[in-house]
Amino acid sequence: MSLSLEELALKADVSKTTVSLVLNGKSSIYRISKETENRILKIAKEHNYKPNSIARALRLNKSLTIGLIIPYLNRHFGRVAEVIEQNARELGYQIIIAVTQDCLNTEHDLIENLYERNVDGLILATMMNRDQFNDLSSKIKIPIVLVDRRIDGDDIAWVVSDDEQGTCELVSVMCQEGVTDIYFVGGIEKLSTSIDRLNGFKKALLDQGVECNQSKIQQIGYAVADGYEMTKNIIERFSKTPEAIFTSAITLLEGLLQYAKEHKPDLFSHTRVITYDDHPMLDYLQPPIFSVRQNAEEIAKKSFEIMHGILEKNRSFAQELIKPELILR
Amino acid sequence: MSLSLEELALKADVSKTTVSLVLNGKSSIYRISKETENRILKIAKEHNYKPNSIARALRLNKSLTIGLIIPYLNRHFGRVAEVIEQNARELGYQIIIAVTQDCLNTEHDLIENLYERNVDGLILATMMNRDQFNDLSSKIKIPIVLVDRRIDGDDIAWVVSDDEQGTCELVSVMCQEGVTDIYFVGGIEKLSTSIDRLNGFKKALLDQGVECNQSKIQQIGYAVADGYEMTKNIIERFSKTPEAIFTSAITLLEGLLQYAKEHKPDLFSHTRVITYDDHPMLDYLQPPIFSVRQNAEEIAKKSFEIMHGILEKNRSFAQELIKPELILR
DNA sequence: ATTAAAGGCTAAATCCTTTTAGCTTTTAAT
DNA sequence: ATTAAAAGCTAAAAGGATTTAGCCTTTAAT
Repeated sequence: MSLSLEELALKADVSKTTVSLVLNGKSSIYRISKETENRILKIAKEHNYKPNSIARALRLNKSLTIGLIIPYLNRHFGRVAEVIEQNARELGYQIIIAVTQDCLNTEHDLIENLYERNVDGLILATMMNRDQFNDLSSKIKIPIVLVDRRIDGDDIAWVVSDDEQGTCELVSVMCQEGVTDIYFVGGIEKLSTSIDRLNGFKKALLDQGVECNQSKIQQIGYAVADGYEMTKNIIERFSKTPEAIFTSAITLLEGLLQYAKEHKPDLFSHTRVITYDDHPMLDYLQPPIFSVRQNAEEIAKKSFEIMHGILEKNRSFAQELIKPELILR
Repeated sequence: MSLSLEELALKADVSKTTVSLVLNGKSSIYRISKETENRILKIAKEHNYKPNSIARALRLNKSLTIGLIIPYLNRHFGRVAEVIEQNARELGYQIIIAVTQDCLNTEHDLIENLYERNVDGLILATMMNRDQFNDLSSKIKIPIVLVDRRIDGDDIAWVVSDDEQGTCELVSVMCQEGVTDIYFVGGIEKLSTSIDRLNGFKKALLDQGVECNQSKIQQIGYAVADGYEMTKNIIERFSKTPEAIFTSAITLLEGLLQYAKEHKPDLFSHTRVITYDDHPMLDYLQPPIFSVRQNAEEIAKKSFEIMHGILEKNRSFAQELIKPELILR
C-alpha cells in the first residue's frame, strides 16, 4: 500500500518500466542485466514492495477475485464457502460472498452487481432455469461454475452432490428393511437438488417394485417452516401413520422435529425418519436418524478447481458429481 | 463493464469530464445546462452505464470493499457474515471473507493480504492481544472493528455478545435450582469470549457464596475434540460425578455429547448440562439443555454500522455489548 | 571504417475515473 | 464600447501498474 513502482524506480535509479519488468520475471526477455535485476530485487524486498492490486486489476482487466453467490451461509454452504476461500487464497484469489436467501431476483441483482464489480468469475448456487441461465451467459463474459445445483446442458460447468444416487441408497436401506410406505418431504420443485433427490427416491422404490404414490410427495420449499408444514400435512391428512418420512434437507428435518415436538411426540415410535444432509447433532438424537452426508469439502475444492482451470489454464467447462456418504446410525 | 465514460461522451457529444460531472450529480456546481444534463442522463440510462469500479477505486483510493476475517464459517459466524453482507450490500459495499481457523499466523497473513488488496476496512474476530493489535494498528491505516472477541482499550471499536452477563445468568439458573457443583468447559484462554464467560461463571457462583474451585475449570480450545477432551478429563479425573457441566461454546457441547455417547451414556441422569451458544437441534435433545443464544444478527448489524460510520460519517470508534438470550427448555 | 547485431534500458500509451484549473462565449453593467 | 461577471464546458493530470515500440550504446563482423 505504501511504496509505488515509481518510488522504487527512483531508489534503484532506473525507470519504472525496468522495475516492473524485473518484478514480473521478464528480465531476461528484455535483457535487463543481472546486476540491475539484483539491485531492484533487493530494494523491492527491503521495502516490502507489493504492487497495488487495484492498479493492476485496472491494467490487466483481472481482479483476482471470484464472486460466490449462495442461498445462505448455513452449515452446508458455510463449509463450502470456507473451503473455496482457502483453496482460492492459496492461488492468489479472493472470494466475495453474497447471499440470495433463495430469492431469484436477489440472485439476478447480485450477479449483475458482482459482474460490474469486475469479479473474474462466478461460483453460483443458482435458482435459474436453463433459459434464464442462457440469457445470463450471453450477457456476461466471465466464467460461471454452478455449485450444489446444476442445470442440464453440455456446456455448463457444475459440481454437485450425486443427489439421486445418495437418496436412492438411503431410501433403499429402508426398503431393504421392508419399509416402503415412505413420504417425500421436498424442497423447491424446480431445483436440481429436489428433482434429483425425488428421482432417487422413486428409483429406490421402483427397484422394490413399488410405484410411488404421488400423494406421498410434497415440495413446498427448503425453509424450516416448510418442513413443519409438510410434516403437518402428512400427519393430518392421512389417517394411517406413515412407516417412514424422508426429508430432503436438514432444514426440513428441523421442521419435522419441531412439528413432532409440538403435536406428535410419539411420531418416532411408529415412523422412521431419514434425511438428506447430515448434522453432528443427529448422533445424539433418539431414535437414530439415517442420513446422507454431502461432501462439502470436495464440492468446494472441485468447483474452485474448475474455475481456476478455466481462468488460468485455458480449460473449458467440466462437470463433477460428488459422491455423498450414507450415515446409518 | 461495457461502455466507458469516453464512449458515452462521444455519443453525447461532450467531453468525458462533463459526463462524469453530470453522473456524479455535480451539474449545478459546474453549471452544466439542464439540457446537456438530461441528454447525458438519458444516454447513460439507455446504455445502462455503470462506472468501472476498479478505475473508480484507483482514482478515489476507496474500493467499497470490507474484509471480514473470522475463525470459521460455522453456524454463528456464518450468520454474522450473512447479515453483515446484507447490510453492507444495501450501502454499496462488498464483503471479502477469509477464514483463520483460529490460527494467529493465518490471521496476520490474512490481514496483510486484505490490506494490500485495498479493502476500506476490516471486521475482525481476532486472536490478537492488546500489544499485537497495537502493532497492527500502527501499520495499518484503515479502520478495524472487532467482532465477537474484544480487546480492552478505549480507542478500539468492537461489538461482542455480553458474554459475562449471559453466562452469569445461565449459571445462576442452575444455582437457583441448588446446583453449584458446576464444571467449566472453556475455550481459548486468552480470548475475551473465554475470559468473559469464565468471569460470568465465577460471578454467578460467588453470588451464591460459592468460591469456584480452580480444578473445575478447563480451557483447552474451541474445537469439538477439545470439548471431548475436557469432558473426558472431568469424568475420568474426578470420582464424583459432577452435578453440572457448562460448555462455553456449541462445539464444546458437541464434544461433550460425543464423549457421553461413547463412554458415559448415563451422563445425563446425574449431570445437568448447560451451554453457551444455542442450536435449534437442542430442542429435540433429551434431556433439555439450557443455553444462551447470541444475537448474531444484532452483532452483525452493529459491527457494520460502526464501520460505516467511521468510513463515511466521520464517526470514531464505538463499542457495543449485545445482550444474548437465555433459552430454558 | 562501416555495418549489423546484440545488449540494456526507457518513454509513452493504456486501463477508466475523478477533479482541478481554466478556456471560450455570452450576457449584463457602466 | 469596454469591462466584468456569469454561463457552459473541457484539457490535462492523477492514481499505479503493464507493455509496446524503440532509443542509445557497445560489441562483433566484414
